[in-house]
Amino acid sequence: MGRPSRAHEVRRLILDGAADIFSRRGYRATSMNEIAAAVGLSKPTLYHYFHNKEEILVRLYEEVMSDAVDDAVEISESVEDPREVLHRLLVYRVRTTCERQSIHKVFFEEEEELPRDLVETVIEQRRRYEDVYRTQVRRFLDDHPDPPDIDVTVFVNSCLGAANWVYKWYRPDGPRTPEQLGREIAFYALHPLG
Amino acid sequence: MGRPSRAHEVRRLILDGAADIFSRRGYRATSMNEIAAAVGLSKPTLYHYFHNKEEILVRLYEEVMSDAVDDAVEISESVEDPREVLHRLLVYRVRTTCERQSIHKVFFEEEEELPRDLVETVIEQRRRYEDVYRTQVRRFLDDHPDPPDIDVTVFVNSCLGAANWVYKWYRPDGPRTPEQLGREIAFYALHPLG
DNA sequence: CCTACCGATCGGTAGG
DNA sequence: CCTACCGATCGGTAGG
Repeated sequence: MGRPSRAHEVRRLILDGAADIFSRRGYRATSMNEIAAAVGLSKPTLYHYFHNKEEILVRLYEEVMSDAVDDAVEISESVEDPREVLHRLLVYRVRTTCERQSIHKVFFEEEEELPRDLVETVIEQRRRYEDVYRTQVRRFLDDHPDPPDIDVTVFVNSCLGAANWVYKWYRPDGPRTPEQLGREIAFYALHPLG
Repeated sequence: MGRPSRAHEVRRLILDGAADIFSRRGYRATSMNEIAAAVGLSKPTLYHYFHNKEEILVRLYEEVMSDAVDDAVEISESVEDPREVLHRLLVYRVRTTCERQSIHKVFFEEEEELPRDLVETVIEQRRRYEDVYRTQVRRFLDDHPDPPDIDVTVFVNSCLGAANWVYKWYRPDGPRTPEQLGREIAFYALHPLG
């Protein structure tokens, strides 16, 4: 059942190759021929694995979304202290974004290329993802005897900006590992909580 | 000399219209006909004011870059206290990004569509802009008797991520003005400085 | 899995 | 001669 079939492997290869080229040249500027060449297939063969170009983009988005939401829910359920949950969420956010930088660049920059119905799914999943953060921030503030004066939504957006922004400046050959970077950014971002 | 000629006004109109459509549909997916229709001109007329589609994008980038660098330098030279400089820089960063959200979305997401030589200019100007921040953070740390343990580059990237990210979530009909949002985000981002 | 090819659309330019 | 503009159409390329 879970055994990766040959077809599944090829699809994986195409998705990774497409994410790489999309991230460097943009979805619209990338031709199906380029993707085919990059993964060593012919253009018609691509159409054996995906109905069209858009479906490739849709699969990339679905992957990023389900991974993010699943992991966020899991982390928030495995730790008690809300501040610790937020810290782990941000470290994980930075680490995943660095480790899969190409697909995240596509995810953050190609939303207008998606079909209407998936745009709504993306918005919905993003809301669910951010709700995990907001819930933890509220828990933290409620537990706190002298809570800092912060607006939950703005604060969460601020934290996520600091974390997600690594997709633009992280360099794998830099001095820090994604994990180190995650801890550092989470440390800065959560400072207003005291 | 500084008097806006008719031609200058039309160019301004085209740039604003193009920024708006580029931000909603993407540069590559936008046709010259769409831009023309949006500003009430014919497509050939567009070519009277700009050599080609790419030049429109280039002008948008040049505008964002020169505004940002000029303002950053001005702010950093008009205030003494480095922490206050950083605060003002971030408030201004958020405010400008919110007030001109479309052009900033284009600026942050269409870099791969630029001609090679301008990409290098963008990288260079970005370095100059971030250098203003890094210089102030270093000044702050040097002046400080008991400086917090922060890495200058990662901290600045974290601050800029928190600020720039508003281009994705700011809504003009929301409860906060760009100025208020800027102060709030700057307040959060600079917390690690104590 | 390839060669061949279509229907559609694009950026850019001609004449006036 | 220049600036400003339009209706029509070009060569080239994209997804499929």
